[in-house]
Amino acid sequence: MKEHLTDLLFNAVRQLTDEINKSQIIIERPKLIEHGDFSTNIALVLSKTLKKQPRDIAQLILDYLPEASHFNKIEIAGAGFLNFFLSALSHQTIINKVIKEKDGYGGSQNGKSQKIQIEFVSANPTGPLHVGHGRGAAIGDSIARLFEFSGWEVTREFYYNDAGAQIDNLMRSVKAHCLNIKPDHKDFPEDGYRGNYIADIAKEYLAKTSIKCADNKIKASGDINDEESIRIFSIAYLRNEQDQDLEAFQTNFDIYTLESDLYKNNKVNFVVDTLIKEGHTYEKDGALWLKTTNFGDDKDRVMKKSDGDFTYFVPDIAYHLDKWTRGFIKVINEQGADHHSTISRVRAGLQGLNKNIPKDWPEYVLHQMITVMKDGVEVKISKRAGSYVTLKDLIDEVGCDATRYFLAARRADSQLIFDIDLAKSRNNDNPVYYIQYAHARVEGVLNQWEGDRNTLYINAPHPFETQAEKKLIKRISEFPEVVVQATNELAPHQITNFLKDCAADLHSYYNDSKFLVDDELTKKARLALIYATQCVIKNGLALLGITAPKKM
RNA sequence: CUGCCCGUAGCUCAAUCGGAUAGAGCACCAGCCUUCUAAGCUGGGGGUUACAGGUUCGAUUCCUGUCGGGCAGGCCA
Repeated sequence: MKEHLTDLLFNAVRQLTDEINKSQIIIERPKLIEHGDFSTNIALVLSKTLKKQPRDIAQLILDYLPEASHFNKIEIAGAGFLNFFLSALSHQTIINKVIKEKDGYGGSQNGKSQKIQIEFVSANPTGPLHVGHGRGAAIGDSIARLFEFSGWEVTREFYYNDAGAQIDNLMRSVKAHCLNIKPDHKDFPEDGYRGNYIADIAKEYLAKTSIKCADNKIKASGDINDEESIRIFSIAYLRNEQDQDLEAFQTNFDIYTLESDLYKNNKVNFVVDTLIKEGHTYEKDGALWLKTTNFGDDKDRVMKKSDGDFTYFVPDIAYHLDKWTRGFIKVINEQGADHHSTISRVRAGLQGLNKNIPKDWPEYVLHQMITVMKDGVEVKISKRAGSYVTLKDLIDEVGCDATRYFLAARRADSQLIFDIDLAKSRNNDNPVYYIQYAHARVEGVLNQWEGDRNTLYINAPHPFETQAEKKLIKRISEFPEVVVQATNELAPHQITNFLKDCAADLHSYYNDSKFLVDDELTKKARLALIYATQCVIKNGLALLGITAPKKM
């Protein structure tokens, strides 16, 4: 429809000037239904080159536009906008299309089955998942669902930093507990983790418990002096716990990659050797440096410390080379904003490998920090201090649907205040119920009708007259465009906004009209409209990983 | 000090490559259930879009500066 309108306008405008290309024709969706289903500002844009009043240009374009059955009215409004109003035939086409495509409505094959990899959460196995990881999970998984819906072949991936200094801290913290040294004791590791969960791990370790981790089963030796065993058990314990939390959050991963494997498989060494060979490194102060300044960084970075260990971003480069080698033309990393300094280093390292990797690959979505409020005061999130808002707590108290909704409902790049009391409330304050309620309400009506939903096509143009009907039809017709934009901008919050608006339109219509009326044609037309709306809401909720209940 | 993100109604947030009267929810006020789910609807009050300039037919959006908040800037991760 939009493309068709663009063509019509392009042909009309070409009668006025040659200095125009198709990309300049912009079709918008007006916010107000009074401004029609589509509008264009092309007359305003052309006013300078044509040296005419915008409204006069709009009239000329209007004169050159052919008769079209899609619209029953085209008008000039405001400063020179052209507004298009859909005809009954178009309304019929839209509603029937939704009902025909059902679960597929809004999706596309734009991705052409190309491979995309989305890495998200990627929490260190040093503690339970907290609300920040939840934000990453909600946003990352929704982005994955958006790309799937748009015809991409998506791989969801979780990267475990199971090597390095923070794992030593974990091991020493657990060991301290095994030796009955508590966090307030002077001998407790200074950089140790102080949460209660550390005591739990120690207890299980001493009890020689077995833990399921990925495909393996890890049995604790219970030997206090076996640091390797403590380390392996602690990681397995926390990974297992994280896996359970993610499952409860309706978030599943296709692949888990371990940092330790990158070392084992010599992928880290390969990257280091290549960078040396390509001449992007130098030695200074007993350390090996990477010339990241060659690629836009403001200073060079240490790759290999004087004690022989690599710095954290080196395995990161190896990991991303691995992603590239696996054939992902598009890679998106969803992380907390505190990781933003790694972007330039990873990209610089990849450039230095001389593998023709694009400069802006991989892409990043960084979400800002979350402030958690409870009873009107801020809850500090600190792993080491032990004060902790876990994702599991939220899911238990608020439910998966509401948690996912709240964490995905806002632009990633703005700081977010998560009000536990609000999210917990199972009443009208909670927008997720508002949307789900719209879905359930339609289900109620369709059940009372008792007809066969597969016969709910509109067979002849039906005059939808009321504002509520026109708004609703316009709304559901916009859904595919919203999906495209949310996908392109990696912005699932646009889906939550859309759903809120769509639910509001449905509720208005519900109060405005009766559906189960005597006149057969009117009844079927109205039922078809709300059924189509229900499909849209269901598809939208699915993109967010939220259930669409039939009864509430 | 330097870089990145943010600043919109009392609160939490939107706003379609720059568009029409800056929109929702919560809170507040007034109405709507013997008829399909009132977890709903209708109406009302509430704004110098942090501030000051600039670009243009038009700026919440782009540019410059100031102020305020967050995050980074370790041979920490």
